[in-house]
Amino acid sequence: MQTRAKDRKWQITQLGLDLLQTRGYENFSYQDISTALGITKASIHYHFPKKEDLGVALCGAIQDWHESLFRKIQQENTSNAEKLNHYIRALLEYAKGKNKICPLSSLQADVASLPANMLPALQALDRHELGFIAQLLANGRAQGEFSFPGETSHQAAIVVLTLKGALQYSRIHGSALLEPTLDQLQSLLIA
Amino acid sequence: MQTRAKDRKWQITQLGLDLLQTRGYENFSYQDISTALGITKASIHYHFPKKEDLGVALCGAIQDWHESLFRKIQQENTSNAEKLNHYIRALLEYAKGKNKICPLSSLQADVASLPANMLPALQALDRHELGFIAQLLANGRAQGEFSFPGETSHQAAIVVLTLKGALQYSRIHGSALLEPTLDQLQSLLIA
DNA sequence: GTCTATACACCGATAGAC
DNA sequence: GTCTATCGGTGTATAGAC
Repeated sequence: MQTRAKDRKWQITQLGLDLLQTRGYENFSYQDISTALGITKASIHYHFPKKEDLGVALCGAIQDWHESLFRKIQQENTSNAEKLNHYIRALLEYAKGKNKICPLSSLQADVASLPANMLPALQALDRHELGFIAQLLANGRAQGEFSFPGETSHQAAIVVLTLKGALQYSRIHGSALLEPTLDQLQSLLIA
Repeated sequence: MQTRAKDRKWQITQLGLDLLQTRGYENFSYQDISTALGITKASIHYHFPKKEDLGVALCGAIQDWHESLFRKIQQENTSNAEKLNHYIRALLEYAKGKNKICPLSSLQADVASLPANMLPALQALDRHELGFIAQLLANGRAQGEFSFPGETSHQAAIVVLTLKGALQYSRIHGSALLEPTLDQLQSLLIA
């Protein structure tokens, strides 16, 4: 059984996610991973022959995280406002530690140098996330819980983009503006 | 007189700005600039001995752009809503052409690998921009033109972060969501 | 100012022993 | 699965001729 291989692959993926969120895809190297794990670059290439392969695996890990989180949120018996807050807290938790941002924001920033394989995956992840939040807002508005003008997809864009932007902004300027801005963001949805 | 040197330096700076907005600071090289200008890498090093020097110059160019734009907006005899729209249009214009984003967003994404000299400049630019928008919103609200809850600085953060995020998002998914999201953003400010 | 030539570090990637 | 060794390419940067 290849549980050990799976563990190693998992280790590399987790470390890759961390580096993606801190340095960006083009700015971390196999060397970074190998020294952190105490093995050589060649060993990393055994598990992920090309960096592109690791990149695709990172997209898959993000997708797994999305699916797990979204399923959990949908199943819980709470208001849509609480569901939205759950999503926000989960993303903040995912970027916890120091100087991490949303992995999708990171990939977006490097899109010009990204391997071609990764673009469709990135697009699908973005759409999936935005669609989920739009559905949350639509449900909340239909039940009189939320009140905002315009289409839900545009309001969802404001929520998601502000959240991820605030995370990125906090990395430069500290977290003083993070929580109050997110509170403000949610207060804009209340009737 | 060194007008020719100044022109060359200006050319390099403009090209550097373009590359910053498309590829990011760590993902463009002196080679990119030299081939585009038809000179050698060594010539670029004559004008900007270290890439860090070019990076600082890029921050200065962004600052010049900010100061010029903000002065122009403040001097015009228009409503605060029109002033805000002027700022939004100016940033969209600055990222016009293909696959460009706000240069500050780009620098933020690369902050982990950025030369130490550039960080204070980046912080000052961010604060200057956010402060300007916050002042616009404060004036508009004092005059009954805008209506929104909470502090102006937090609302300004929502405006700026959504705008820049939408620009980045458009590069991946096309511009279909850009204009309606910005419309929605401004409609949230109306009483 | 711009050139040729080069130094040095790091990158992704591969071959082959163990 | 991990290692040593190495390759080719590219990055920033410098020396010195013109």
